[in-house]
Amino acid sequence: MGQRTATKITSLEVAKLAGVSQSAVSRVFTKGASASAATVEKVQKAAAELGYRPNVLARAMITGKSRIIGLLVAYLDNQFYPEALERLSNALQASGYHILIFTVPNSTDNIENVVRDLMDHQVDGIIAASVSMSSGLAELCASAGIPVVLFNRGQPGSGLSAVTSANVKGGALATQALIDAGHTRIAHIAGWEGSLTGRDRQQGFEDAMADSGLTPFAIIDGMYKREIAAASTRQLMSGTARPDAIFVGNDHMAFAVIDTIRTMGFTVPQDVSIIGYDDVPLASWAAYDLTTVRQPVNRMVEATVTTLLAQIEGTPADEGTYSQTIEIEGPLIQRSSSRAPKGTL
Amino acid sequence: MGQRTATKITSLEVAKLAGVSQSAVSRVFTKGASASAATVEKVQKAAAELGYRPNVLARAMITGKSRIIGLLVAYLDNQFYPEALERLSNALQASGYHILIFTVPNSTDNIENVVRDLMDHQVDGIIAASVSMSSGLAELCASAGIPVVLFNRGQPGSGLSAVTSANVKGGALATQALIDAGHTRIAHIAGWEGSLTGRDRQQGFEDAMADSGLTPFAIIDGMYKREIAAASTRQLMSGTARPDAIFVGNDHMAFAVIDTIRTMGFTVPQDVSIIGYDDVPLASWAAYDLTTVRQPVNRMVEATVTTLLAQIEGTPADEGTYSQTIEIEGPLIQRSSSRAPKGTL
DNA sequence: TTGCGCCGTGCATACGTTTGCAATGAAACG
DNA sequence: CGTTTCATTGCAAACGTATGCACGGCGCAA
Repeated sequence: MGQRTATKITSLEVAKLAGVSQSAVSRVFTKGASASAATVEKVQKAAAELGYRPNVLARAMITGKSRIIGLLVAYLDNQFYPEALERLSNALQASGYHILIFTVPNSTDNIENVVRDLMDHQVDGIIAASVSMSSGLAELCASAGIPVVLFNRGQPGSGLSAVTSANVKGGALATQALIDAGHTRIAHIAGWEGSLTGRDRQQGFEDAMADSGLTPFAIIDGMYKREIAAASTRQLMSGTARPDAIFVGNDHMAFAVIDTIRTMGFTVPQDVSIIGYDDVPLASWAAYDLTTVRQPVNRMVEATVTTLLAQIEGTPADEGTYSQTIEIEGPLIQRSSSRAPKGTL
Repeated sequence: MGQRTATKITSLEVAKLAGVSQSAVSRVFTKGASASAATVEKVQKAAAELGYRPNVLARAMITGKSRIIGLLVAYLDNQFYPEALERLSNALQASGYHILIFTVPNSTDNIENVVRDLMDHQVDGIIAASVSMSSGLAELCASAGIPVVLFNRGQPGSGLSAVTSANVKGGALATQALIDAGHTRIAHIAGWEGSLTGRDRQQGFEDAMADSGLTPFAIIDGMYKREIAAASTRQLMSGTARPDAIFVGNDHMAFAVIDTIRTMGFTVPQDVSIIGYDDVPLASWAAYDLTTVRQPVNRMVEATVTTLLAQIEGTPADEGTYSQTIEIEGPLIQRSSSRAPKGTL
């Protein structure tokens, strides 16, 4: 049952107990306001006695700043996102912000409802992870003055800030590693064609192949989905002419590819070399030990938070400088799912 | 740059345009209030024209209900939690609630700060996942009238609601399966001793062993951590007397156990049978194909949301009925990481 | 001593909504 | 036609805080 003292403590009651005005109490709890040492002490004593804490909602309404960041996220089954989420949350908490989660059901059109929902909550900013925003939505946020940062998903002429890894370069890095290992029949199970991330990695793949005078064995859209990647793999490995290496658009699919290949009786990397993209924790586990291009989550998170908070707290004058795409380079992590480059043998 | 129309639209402006009072506008947007068809139409037309949407913060302040649920979560690297998070978010969104995420840094004492932070945000309820709350904190929430539901973590005399799987039974189920397969030297790498979840599963293990007249080969606290589980495995498998089966406290650790065993040159399940607990998606992937006790996430989420919303929206009279522990049974999923029971051979 | 500037404080208002209350009018009933 | 009932609506008071403004007091320089 507990005690019946469910009465909310307001600044007014603290003021009464401390013998000062309500404004004085407010000033004591408002960073940057002026109050004499004597007042501060009296108020803090009274507040402690009553267990008073300022109501964030009321503060948000008056200041117009909720200190809440809306996070739009579609899938959490790709291990990359939980990790990013955890770090984003920690980083934002350290700056006094918090994350309001909005999971986006599959359909693309009702994302608009979700964004409207976000705006209803007066969020100070939006992070969209693995989610594309229509230009209409981008404008909607812009006209409402809500900064948006795309995480791990670029969007060319949207005017939105974006933080990604250097996907073209990364794709080339992975592909070059396969070429250097002596592979010639190299296939690519790409990320979703509808995402810039996927297209860029594919671009890197094609560039690297062309540079070495090789033609892709095959390019298949894996849609960033396990099942599709698995099906694509079965198809690739069923014919008489098989690839001797596959660059996969992300780790999440790469695990499915390896599972499928092994189930079919082939061996990695003896029969096929596999390289992924992301370097999620699971990639380093012995069962897969996946060669992959690392996306430096911590630096991506850092860049995301920095650019977002700059837009939120910065002056409107800086407005023009924000809509930029930040690309962060990551190294290739050579593990045992792919043959080592020839030189190192 | 966009347009300079960053002016917030309030219900007052809609009222002016529609030629009605501000209250009328509010009533149109407040479910359960009365307004004539004519008014509704006028207001909706005006609102659409101006792009008006009610300010959730202001509504929250006046009603005292923020429709926000605080989610306390420690680790997201155990795949069980992202999955639960995603489903919790979806379920709550369907009921018009949203999740404000609070990640808890490692130390146990500063969880108090996080909970205070939560309460400052006027959350309507709290879900604590894989986090224990001191009795002081439980009282704090109770006296503030904020319902708390522990997810996947029970806490005996705390007076808090909790949703878990039937851990004792599940632990026995897993152990019995190993016994039925003919194993006799069965070890247990337990979940964290400080968690009821871990202790219950261990209890089930001990019960089942005793019932068959077997003595545990070893019981080690794995703390729900990969590294500790791996180290424990190395220790177990290094001596001359080795276990022929290990029941591991959760899947997350079980993967580390399997990785370690294989790295040491042993084979699963020929040399050692492994059974985990949770049935996270990864457990069904070919690389591990882990026998495990399923925790029915969807039903656990459903129960969590139901009991939480009942406490939030229910009458204070029902108060007494809430602090209960809901245990949900899950089946053993037999896969290839453990020898099949003898009868089925 | 007088004037000036500044810090600290209280008063009152504003933020954008919900909601009790009373007034209005129409509808229903005898 | 009179009376009651009821739905609809406007007025105004909240919710709990931040903050502009004015005022009092004090220190300091002239």
